[in-house]
Order: sequence, then structure tokens, then C-alpha cells
Amino acid sequence: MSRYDQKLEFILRTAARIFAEKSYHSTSMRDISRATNVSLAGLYHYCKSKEELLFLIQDNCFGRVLERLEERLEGVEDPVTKLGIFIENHLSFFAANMSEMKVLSHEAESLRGDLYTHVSTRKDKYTKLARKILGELQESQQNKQIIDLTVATYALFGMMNWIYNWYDPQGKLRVHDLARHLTQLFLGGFSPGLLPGPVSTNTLPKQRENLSIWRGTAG
Amino acid sequence: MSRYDQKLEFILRTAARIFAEKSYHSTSMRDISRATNVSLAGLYHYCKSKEELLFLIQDNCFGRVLERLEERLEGVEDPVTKLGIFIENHLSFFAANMSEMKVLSHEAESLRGDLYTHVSTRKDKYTKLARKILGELQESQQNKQIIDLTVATYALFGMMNWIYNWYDPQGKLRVHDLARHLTQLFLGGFSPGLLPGPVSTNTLPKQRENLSIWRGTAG
DNA sequence: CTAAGATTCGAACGAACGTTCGAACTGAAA
DNA sequence: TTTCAGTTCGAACGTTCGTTCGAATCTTAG
Repeated sequence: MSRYDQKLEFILRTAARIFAEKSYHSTSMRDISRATNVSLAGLYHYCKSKEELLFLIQDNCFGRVLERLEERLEGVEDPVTKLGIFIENHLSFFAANMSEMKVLSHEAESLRGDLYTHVSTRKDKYTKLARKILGELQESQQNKQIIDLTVATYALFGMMNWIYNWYDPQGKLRVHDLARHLTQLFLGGFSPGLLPGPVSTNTLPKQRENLSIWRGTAG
Repeated sequence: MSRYDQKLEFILRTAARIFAEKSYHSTSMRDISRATNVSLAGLYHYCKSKEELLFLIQDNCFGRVLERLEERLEGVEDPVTKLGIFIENHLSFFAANMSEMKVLSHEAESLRGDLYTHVSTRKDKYTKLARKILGELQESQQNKQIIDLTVATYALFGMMNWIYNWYDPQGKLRVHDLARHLTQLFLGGFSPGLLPGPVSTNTLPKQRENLSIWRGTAG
């Protein structure tokens, strides 16, 4: 690994940390310059723009997650095992690279043009892989079609990606236990056996309500 | 409702839409001026700063969600029903005010100082209410302590709040059905009856791996 | 050593930012 | 009509932004 690559990686790591702390758009190149002890102009020897920094972080991130996932899924047939691997892979990467993964989740729309398209395509591939696993899982059961596949897929990603809002990898809860809990929650639910029957019909508003956030105007 | 209040609300609505589209920090007061047809200086007759705009959006948002939730929860005892109401309330507000709720979820850390504290306190109250409901639900069952309460709470919020990344209120899937699916998924799981047993032990990496996003360096 | 490329940076660029200020306009009360 | 508070805005402020450029410094092959 060349000196150039090492320093670029150091810059990307640092940029990811700051992007995660104060968001991409309110981080200045001067912030990154200060944190890396590389002069403002010097940064542009390692990237052609601030946006490329964000792109490189996101692209590296996705590349590694996908790469490792495909390795781990090789030869596995059982859908339940597949899902377990998927969740474990996603969360352990997340926990080991909180800044980068937060940037990946939170700054999805901060890229524009080709860079955005490139990352979105990868993201789509990743999402579809998850959806496929859930589809296989559903097929392998008797009770089919209970829960919409799209809803389930995004619910899974929501559960997993939301952790950047609360999870502390240094805290008491280990990543592996977190993955176990979320897998169990997703597969078996929070209170298996309970039917949410009365919820779905009795508690609905009986008439049209004003659901607007703002007082006194129609929603 | 005075003319002043009406115009302020119009500005807040518009600002929320733009904040949701291109994020708070990359939206300029000039963008809001252009979209509202209020001059740049004119905006400052209705707010004292750009940050106050964000605060007013978030605070109004939370106020209404909490207010309506407390109304609907009044007198309800059954934890399952409570949870159903909570999810339905959250999601229907989300769907009816996608921009504002996206801003609330996505720009949580964009406020600073007292404004941040104020919104955070409200958010905390809301989170604790959800946690309390889940606690009661867990108490009312035999199988206790299966899933960590903190994990479950944040998983629920992750599932719900993530919808700003994919859900289209104008699309085929109705909010009520979305709420039903998510409630069912959370309570009963995606495939109730399946034990994720083999996942938790067999598929773990047998040795320490490099989990870093970056190639060639230690994680 | 010398030469040549790779790396670094101080200084500056034009553009865009949030905010302010005083003047102009408006509408209703007197 | 006069008055005055409420509302609007053009113009400008000081600051910070991403980026560039030419020169200086460092590294290494010959």
C-alpha cells in the first residue's frame, strides 16, 4: 500500500468522522484540513472535490459490506440462516465503522449526478438481495402473504440502520447480541402469539380528522 | 387565526418541504424566499433566524403528534391496543406530513443549544412513552426478557421512521395497511414459529476478522 | 551530486451565505 | 385626511465557502 493510498485513507477516515458528527453539508474543507493537519490546498492532491470525498467513503463502505456478505453467503441454502448472516454482517460492519455507515445511511441524497447514481445502484442491489432472502423465507412457509414483502424489507433496514441514532459499540450491548435480538424480533416478533386483531379495526378514527401538523387548517 | 399566523404557517410549510428535499444545511434563506415569494428580508419579519424556522417546524410537529396521541390513548388499558394506537398515530401523522416528519427525523442534530435541548426533551418523553408501552406488553406475557426492551424500542422507531426513505403516501399502499403490517411484524414477527437458533451460533466468524471498511489496514 | 516527479501549502479567487437596516408601502382607526 | 403600527423589500454588510495556482519542498532514480 503506497504512501499516497495510506494518506488518502487517513483523510477519508477523518472526513467520515466529521461528516458523521456534523453532517456533510455543514462540514467545510477547512474542518477536514484542520483535523487531518493537511493544508486546505493539500487535500486537493488526494481528491478532486469535497463531493468525491463523500463518494469515496460511501463507495468503499458498500464495496466492503457487499464483498464480505457474498463471501459469507456462499454455499448457504437455508433462508433463515441466510437472513441471520445478512443481519449479522450488516450490523457488525455498522458497529465497526459507525461513522462511515452513518454517512452511508444519513447522507444518501447528498451526492448528485453520476456519483449518486453509482451509489444508488449498489444500494439497490443490496436491497434486492435482502428482499430476495425474505422472499425465499416466505416461500418456505405455510403462512404466506401475511406481511407485504416490500414493507418487511424496508422495516428490516429501518431497524438495522436506525442504530446510528442510539447504539454505542463501546457500550454494554455487544454487536452479536444486538444482531441476535434484531433477528429474533424480525423473525418471531416482539410478542409472538399475540394477535393485533382489535388494533386494526377498533382504534381507527371514526371520521375524517385534521392530521396536519399545523393548527387550524385543513390537512 | 391572524394574517400573520397564516403567513408564518405558509412559510413553515414551504421551508419544511425544501428542508426535506435538500436538507437543512444546504437550503439557503434565498431558496425559501424564492419558493414563498417573500423577499429575503421579509422572511425575518416572521422568524429571527433560519435555525428558528427549523425549530418551529420540529416543535409544532412534535406538539401535534404528542397531543393527538394522548387524546387517543386516554382510557385505554390493554397494552396491545395501546401499541396499535401508538403505531397508527405515528404513521398516519408521518404520512400526512411527510416533509415535516422527515425534517423531524433527519435533522434531529441540526439544532444547537437551547433549541436542541427543547426538542430533545420532547423526543425523549415520546420515546419513553413507547418504551413504557412495550414494557407493559412484556409484563403481560409469560415469555419475558426474550428481547431487550431498549433494542425493541429503537427497532420500532427505526421501522417507523425509516419510511421517509421509501414510502409514498400517494402510492398503492394505504397508511392504515402500512400500520397494520408494521404492527403485525413487530408483535408477531415476519415468520412466527421459526427459531433463529442456528443463526446465532453457527454462522459467526470463527476468528477475528478485519471488519474495517478500508482495505489492508487493521480494523 | 543532479534532475524530475511527487507532494505540500500560503494566498487568493469569485460566489454564496445569514443577517441587518432604513426606507417604502399598506390598511385601518381616529 | 392624518396617523401610526404592521408589513415589505432593495441593497448592502461581513463572513465563510469550495476551489485554484504557482512556488516551495521533499523523495528518489540515475
